[in-house]
Amino acid sequence: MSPAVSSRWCPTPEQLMILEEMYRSGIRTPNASQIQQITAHLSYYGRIEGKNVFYWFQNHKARDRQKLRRKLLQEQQQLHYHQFQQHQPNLHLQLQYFESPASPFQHLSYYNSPSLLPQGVVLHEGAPRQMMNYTWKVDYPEKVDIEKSMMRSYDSDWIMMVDMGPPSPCLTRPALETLELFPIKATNLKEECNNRS
Amino acid sequence: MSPAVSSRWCPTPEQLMILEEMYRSGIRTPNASQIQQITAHLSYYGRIEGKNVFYWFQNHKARDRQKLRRKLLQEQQQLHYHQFQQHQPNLHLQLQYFESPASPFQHLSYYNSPSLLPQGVVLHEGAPRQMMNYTWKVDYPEKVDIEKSMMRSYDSDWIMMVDMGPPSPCLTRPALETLELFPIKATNLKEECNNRS
DNA sequence: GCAAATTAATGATTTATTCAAG
DNA sequence: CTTGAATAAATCATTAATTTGC
Repeated sequence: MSPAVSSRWCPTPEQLMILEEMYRSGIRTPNASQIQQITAHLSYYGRIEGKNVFYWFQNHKARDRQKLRRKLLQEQQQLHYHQFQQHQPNLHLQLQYFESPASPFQHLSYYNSPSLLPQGVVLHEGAPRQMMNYTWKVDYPEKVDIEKSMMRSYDSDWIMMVDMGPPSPCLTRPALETLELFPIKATNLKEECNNRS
Repeated sequence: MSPAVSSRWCPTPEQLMILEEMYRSGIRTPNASQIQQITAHLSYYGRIEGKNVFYWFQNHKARDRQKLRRKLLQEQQQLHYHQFQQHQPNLHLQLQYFESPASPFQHLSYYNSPSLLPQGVVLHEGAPRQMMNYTWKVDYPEKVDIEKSMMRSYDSDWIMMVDMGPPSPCLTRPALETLELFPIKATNLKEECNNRS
């Protein structure tokens, strides 16, 4: 029981800031390529993996929605409470979610440039995590080491990641030219009310 | 609108048979390594990708649960109907799901052998799918083309795939040696009954 | 002040739902 | 109607905030 280092990714302020900026810019569900890029970019500020980026957006989006939902619901109740039964049809249920308003990307546009047919990305695997720790030889059948020339016809873009085991010492890069840090908008207005336990 | 070939994976009988056998053997949520292996194996019988395997297990597990749920619910109702209010406490709610009974793997054991530290798997990327079709240069920052030696310390095991496009002509291979099949065991049904439309 | 004890956030997984090809 | 594919919701688990007793 000496985890030495944290078992889960802990975003640095810079990484967080950038991610949030991207989110604000409209990015919600980055695809594999985007994730790779973002990961590459953010890895400069500290250890990070594609799945971290993937999960971050998933969670952020979900919790954002959740927050909105709650807020609206609350407002609804307010109305019900104060103005007595003066309810809008069914506004309180199901709000529409829109990926990106219009073209809010702006300075983040470089994350959205047309595909340059990225060769390939090397993924590494290791010991499985959960239930089975088997692993057979991972020599890929002749089918896989196809070339880019072939790749192109494929417009693939999956991702797929799975966690693994022992984390290595956190080598959070120091440097980074002084990003002025402004009040990291991490304002999570705890506005919830599910009292657990 | 002439996709030339099907837009989605269409499992060959052999692939399906093998997948089902694995499922019966207890495999439910294969990890990245396993998926890679299974994919490799099945690719012999026709075109297939990791995500197909991933999704297959996801869907199969879910629909299996769903089926059971429905059945139980139905039985419950039967009871209610016929035997009049003679209900078991709350049996109809929340039954436990267990991944693999004990060691039901048996002849499928080769899919569960201990990790051999698979070098790496080459993933390819291509044109994004949905909302943004940008793609910048995918030259990975010096951080990524690390060697396996280093890899190990990383606790990754993600996989990250994303769909692809035009499937190549289905080259269904024949054969496959008769796998014996035995009973399922998995369950997990939570409770359902949402009759849609 | 300072830890142990609680509680709130949030990273990581799993499960349910939805969409659409066939 | 079945089922591959994709997304969203729910849940689990660990870390950071914070509260509290000394």
